[in-house]
Amino acid sequence: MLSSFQLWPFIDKFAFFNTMTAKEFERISKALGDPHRLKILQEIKKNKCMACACIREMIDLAQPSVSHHLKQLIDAGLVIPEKEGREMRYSIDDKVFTDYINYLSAFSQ
Amino acid sequence: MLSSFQLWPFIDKFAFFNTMTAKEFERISKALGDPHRLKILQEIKKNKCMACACIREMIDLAQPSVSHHLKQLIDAGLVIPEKEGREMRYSIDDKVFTDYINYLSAFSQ
DNA sequence: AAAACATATCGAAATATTTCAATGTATTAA
DNA sequence: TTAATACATTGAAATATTTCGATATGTTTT
Repeated sequence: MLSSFQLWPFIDKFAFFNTMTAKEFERISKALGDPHRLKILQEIKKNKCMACACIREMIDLAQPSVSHHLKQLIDAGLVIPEKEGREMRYSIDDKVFTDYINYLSAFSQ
Repeated sequence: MLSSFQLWPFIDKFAFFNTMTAKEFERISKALGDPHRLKILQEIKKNKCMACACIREMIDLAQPSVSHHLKQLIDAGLVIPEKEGREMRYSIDDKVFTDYINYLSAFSQ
C-alpha cells in the first residue's frame, strides 16, 4: 500500500500532519529540556494550581526565576496562563503536546 | 472506569510506562532543541548516510561542529553510530523516540 | 611505510541561558 | 487612598552551549 508520501513525495514528511513548524518544535523542545520546567509542567498537570505561590513551594528557586521558566513554557505554547484576581492560573495545552508528539512520530516509524 | 493511577496512586505517572528517567528525558529534549540537530536527524531518517561527509553538505557548519552535534544526539540515545571502514554510519533509534513519546503522552491526556 | 582520508577531541572565543536582587504593575484589603 | 499581595520585568553576574582552528586517532590507499 502506498503512503501519502509516496503519492505526494514533494510534501515534507515532518510538516504535513500538523501545523507545527520546525521553529515551534525547537522552542518546545528547549522548553522541555530543563529539570525545573519539567517539574513545573508535572505539577501543573497534577493540579491546576496558582503559579509562584504554589510552584515556589516545590521548587528551590526565587520568584523571578519561576516566572522566567513559566514564560518559556507559555511562549512555547505548552502552558496557558489565565488571570484570576491577583493570582494566575496555569494549565496544560493538551493540543500542543499532541501536535509535538505528531511531529516526533515521523522519526519513530 | 478506573485508570492504573487511581488503582495505584503511589506510582509516578511520569515514570511508570517506560524506563526513561527525567534526566534522560531532559537530555533528549535538549538534543531536539536545536535547528541543526533537527536537520541532521531528518537527514539521517531520510537516508542512513555517512556523517560529516554527507551531512556537512546540507549544513553550513565546520566539521568539528557537526561532530559535536552528532555526539549530543548519540549521548541522548537518539542516534546509533556504527563504524564502517574509515567512515561512520548513523541511524535513528526508533525505540528511544517511542519511549520519549510515551513519557510525553502523560501530559496530553 | 608514507600520504590521504574520515572523524574525534581540545581549547578558546562568541553567544545564549539561568539566576536573582531590585523595581514595576495590577489587584485586593484595610 | 494607603498597605499588602501576586506576579512580571529589568539588568547584571554566573553558567552553559555553540562554534571552529588546530591537532589527534584510526583506516585505507599508494
